[in-house]
Amino acid sequence: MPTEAQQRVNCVHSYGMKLSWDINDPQMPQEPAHFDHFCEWPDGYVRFIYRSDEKKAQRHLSGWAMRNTNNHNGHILKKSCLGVVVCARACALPNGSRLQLRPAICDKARLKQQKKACPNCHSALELIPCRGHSGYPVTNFWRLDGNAIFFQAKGVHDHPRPESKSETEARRSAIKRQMASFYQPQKKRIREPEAGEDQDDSDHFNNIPPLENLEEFDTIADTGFPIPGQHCFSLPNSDAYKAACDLATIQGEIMPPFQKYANPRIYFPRPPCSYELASPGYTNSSPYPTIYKDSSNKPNDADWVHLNALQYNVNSYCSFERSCDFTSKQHGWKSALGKAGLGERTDPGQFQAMATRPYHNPELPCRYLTTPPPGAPALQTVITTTTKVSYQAYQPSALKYGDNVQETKNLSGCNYASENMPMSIYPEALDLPATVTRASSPTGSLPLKIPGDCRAIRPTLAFSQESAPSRTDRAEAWDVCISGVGSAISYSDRVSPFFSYGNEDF
DNA sequence: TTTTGCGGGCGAG
DNA sequence: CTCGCCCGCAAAA
Repeated sequence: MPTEAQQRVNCVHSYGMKLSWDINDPQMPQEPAHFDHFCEWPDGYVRFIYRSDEKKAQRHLSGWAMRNTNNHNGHILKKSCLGVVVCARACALPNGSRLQLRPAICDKARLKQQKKACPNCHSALELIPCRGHSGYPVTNFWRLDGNAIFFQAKGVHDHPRPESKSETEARRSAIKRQMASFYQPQKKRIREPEAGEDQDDSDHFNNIPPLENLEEFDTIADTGFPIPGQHCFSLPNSDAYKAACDLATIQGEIMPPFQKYANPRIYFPRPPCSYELASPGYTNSSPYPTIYKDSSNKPNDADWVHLNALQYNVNSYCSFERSCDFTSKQHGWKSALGKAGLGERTDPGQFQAMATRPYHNPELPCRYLTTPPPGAPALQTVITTTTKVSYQAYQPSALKYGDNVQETKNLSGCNYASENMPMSIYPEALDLPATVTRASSPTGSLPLKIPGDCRAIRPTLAFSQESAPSRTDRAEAWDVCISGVGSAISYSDRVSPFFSYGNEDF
């Protein structure tokens, strides 16, 4: 049985979900006895109750790029998700991951941001809008009432996580330091004192080579990635991530770089089956899925790139695990992640579905291992309580809100499953569009703990009541932290250069 | 310069 | 009426 601390870290406990309330209720629960720990990555239809003195809650922070939305209600602050900025060509970074920038909140800054080129391949950047709430951006609501700050999220992010705000800030400050030292060669490099011996790789930004001009710096500073050819990311993956890991730890307030894994920067194209079959209305214009669709039998160059990247990711994941030594750093993570709080989603009226998360051999390409058989049920919102989890290197999930077909998000990041932590999906009875199915996505998995996630997965309709335990039982047995990854994506309405990718220079 | 929050206003449903 | 979203303003970072 997990300790409270574990629950906190794993984000599996939500007092907010234990109470029945809605952000719009005239009267909120008065003087709640318990509060949730701040959750940086709320996902799904979740509710939390924070102490009114919780700084992050006061600032209405979120790992997701949320912008203020006018809801004409002075008592309730509403924010909607901006999605994530990615490379239009979905190029693989040297470390195998993909660019997932945090969209600038300010419209003007965002437009400016989008005009910039991918720091890795110089192709255009693309903003993937969030449409996780019935086709609209996921919305978060904040309400201060008495000694509590009520938080309610609506929708399931259908895109990868962007870089967290703190991560972005940390990176920028690191780059500034780097630049400062670069332009003042007479001065000794400024290093993070606390970095210690790990410094060499922990601050890989220090490896940023001299820039030709400020423009480049600008690009790097904004995107966080050096231009191609530079050795910054030539470090072994483990080192690169360790660096990020250490940096995160040092920063003490940002999520561990897990999200880089948990939140696949590499999209795994949809498996040949599932949603397409399940969703007649699906317009396969998504670049990612397309590649696989067209090359399901014979990997093309792009495929291999993906596969290689996957392997890379998986391997680095392993390396990462080793290098970061989760166990020994547990406390560090905890302190850094103390805010994470996932709740028990025992909201009445909600039903939970479980999705089986197949265990995938990390050594093999997920795609070929996880592709569900053609006859596989499109809906797999079932999660076994003993699922080994999985880090999903690729996020095959795709969400197609338009036709009510949704793919199950990758639950992997939460791997606590391997720790005997049950996983649960909390569907939101309310607000649930006529969702019919949630196709499961194949995932590459690795047993690994990835703390700090707060995810609730919306169920799908296809889930049969019979197959689900009583609500109460579900709540007790399946409470879990669903984390990580996941994102289902629908690129159906976006045109991407990815199509022409297959025969290109990959 | 960007973030954040506020609120007027508009259109769609 | 609600909701999404555009816009500008202003304070703060």
